Amino acid sequence: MPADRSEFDPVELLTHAFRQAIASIEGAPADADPLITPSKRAELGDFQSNAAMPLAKILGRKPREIASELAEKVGPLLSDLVEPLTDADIAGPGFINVRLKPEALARLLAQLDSPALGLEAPAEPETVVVDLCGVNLAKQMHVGHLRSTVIGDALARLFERLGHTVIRQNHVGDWGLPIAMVTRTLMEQAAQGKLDLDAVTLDDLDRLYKEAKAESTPPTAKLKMWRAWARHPKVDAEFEDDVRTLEGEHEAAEANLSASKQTLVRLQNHDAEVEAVWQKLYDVTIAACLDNCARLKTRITEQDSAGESSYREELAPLVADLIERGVAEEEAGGAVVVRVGGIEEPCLVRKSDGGYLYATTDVAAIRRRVRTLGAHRVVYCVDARQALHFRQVFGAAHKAGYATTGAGEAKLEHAAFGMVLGEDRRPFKTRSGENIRLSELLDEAIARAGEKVAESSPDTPEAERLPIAEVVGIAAIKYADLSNDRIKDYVFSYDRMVALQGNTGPYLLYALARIKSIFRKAAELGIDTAGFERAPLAVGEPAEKALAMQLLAYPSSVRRSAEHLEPHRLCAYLYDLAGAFSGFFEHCPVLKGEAGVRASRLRLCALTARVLEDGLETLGIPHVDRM
RNA sequence: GUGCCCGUAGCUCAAUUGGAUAGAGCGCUGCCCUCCGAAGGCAGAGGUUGAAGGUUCGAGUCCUUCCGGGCACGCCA
Repeated sequence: MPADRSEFDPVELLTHAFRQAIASIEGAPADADPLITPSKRAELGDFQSNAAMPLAKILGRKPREIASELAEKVGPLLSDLVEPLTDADIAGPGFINVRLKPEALARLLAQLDSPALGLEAPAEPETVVVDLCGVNLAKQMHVGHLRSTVIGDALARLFERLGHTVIRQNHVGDWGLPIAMVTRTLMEQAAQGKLDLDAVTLDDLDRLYKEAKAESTPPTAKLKMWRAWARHPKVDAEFEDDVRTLEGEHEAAEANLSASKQTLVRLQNHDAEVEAVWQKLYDVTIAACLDNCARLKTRITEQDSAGESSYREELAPLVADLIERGVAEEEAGGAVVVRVGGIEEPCLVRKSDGGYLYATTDVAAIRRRVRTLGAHRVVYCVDARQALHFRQVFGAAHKAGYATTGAGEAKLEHAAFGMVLGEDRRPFKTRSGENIRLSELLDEAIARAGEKVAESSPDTPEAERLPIAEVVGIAAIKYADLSNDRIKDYVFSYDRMVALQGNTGPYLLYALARIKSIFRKAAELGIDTAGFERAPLAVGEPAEKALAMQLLAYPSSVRRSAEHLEPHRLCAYLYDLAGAFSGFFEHCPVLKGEAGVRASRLRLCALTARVLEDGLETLGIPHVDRM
């Protein structure tokens, strides 16, 4: 057991002692888990070990008898940490309840009160690549990107907080026929003087994208239907014009498509003229994306962009390598697939026309991330509908040996997330079925937060309220996204997310602001707070103890959240911490007590504030001192 | 058709991956501001965890079969 952990974390300390005690039981396996958890019910104890029941099964003995022996053996190992164990502490089938000594609790808390807050950097940091954001050229960001960006950045921050090396990768959709279509349309319109290339906006591009797609989609099915109808002589005459129009559209679409394909070929061949226009598309899109990322207070920067286009030269050699080594097979029609054990559908990496697909690019990305970037772990924060795709791609990469490092196989994980739904439980869109722009979503959240701030702090001048509203709005929208179980769909509601009560971002910010307010008040009243940072801690009141216990759980909460790739666990922790603080605030006056109590409580407040801030920053949620 | 995900209080969500009496918030019923921020706290009502079996000391959690909802299933990304 590393010394740094055992210093303050009661679960670690108890686990260590119980493990030793278990080892001294006749016939017990050396690696048995002591199963230490905090008690759900404070009246039973602070922590419990559930080790006796599984041991009883292995040893063929009665669980309560084992619990009794365990309690007896562990007692001497824990004499300075917990109250003496008696038979009364063995309950139910064989739960062992332990209660921390008050002085031990204070001691552990003092140890937690360090710059690292109990989260020391690991001796050997891992490199973690987090795939996030995933914007597409010429498209406005919308709710789908919100989750990938916010959850992805939170996961990245969780690993950073644990001391690992994190590389964010924005796998920009910047390649392929659709992009070539917009590029072509943009070139045409610029040539016709309809658009100024230097003044083009993402709105223009978004519009062009839709136009280009419509213009290049031949109405084949519709035309077939009309032609079938038109065989009847009477109908023929009547609808002749319509069929002719459709035929014309069809022809035009085919021509557009063919022109786009040529544009793609020119792009692939680094044609300077086409590439310059493509670059324009790229710059405009990425600028808008980074702007949203900045507003969302993420750590995603330009350096993190690694678009599909950056893999273009690697695809042909990659597929050749796969074929050569027998990892992939070429089918009769010329398509190339990788068959992965346990998955029915093969992974297609080359089309019969010789073109490559997004699976090819994703395999190439894994290879680069593991081999060049040195990833021990690659986490994909991508929507759940792509689950099969990633199973295929991960399988193909493993089979090809592209995920193999000197230390073994890199962990490839899909941190899948569910959809954002409207209050009607259907995908969150406008009434007309359009995607809602991410930037508008942020504007609205900030506006609603502004109303709340104005309501509750009417005395604050507007100039001060605006930056507060910005932070509260962003915190609200991010917390709403992060606090739900990632895999599930969730219902988006402005009213609920900016609410100041309940499990919301603003509630956490409020708790923090209240703590800060105590220190402001102390200064205002001229109360001497000098030296409270190292004051002896006294944890006597139940509310104080509840807060202390919650604070001690911080490091394990962060670790668990990262381990499971589930930010909502840390959210729940922080919400409970804010609740524990509110209880403390209500029942334990800080500034009114005598000097000793006051210093101890001030220290508790300061520690709570630091844990709250640290937790919020670990999730990427901005906060304010006053709201 | 096959596969994956989800189903928990009226509503929105948790439940430390198999632990004791399934917890919060909103809404509802009561209290608590001469008191550090009431954006708060305390108490109450509200549940056959979609259904039925199974596994075991113990199941919201695991296995099987259904029911209901969502999504995905090679030449788009």
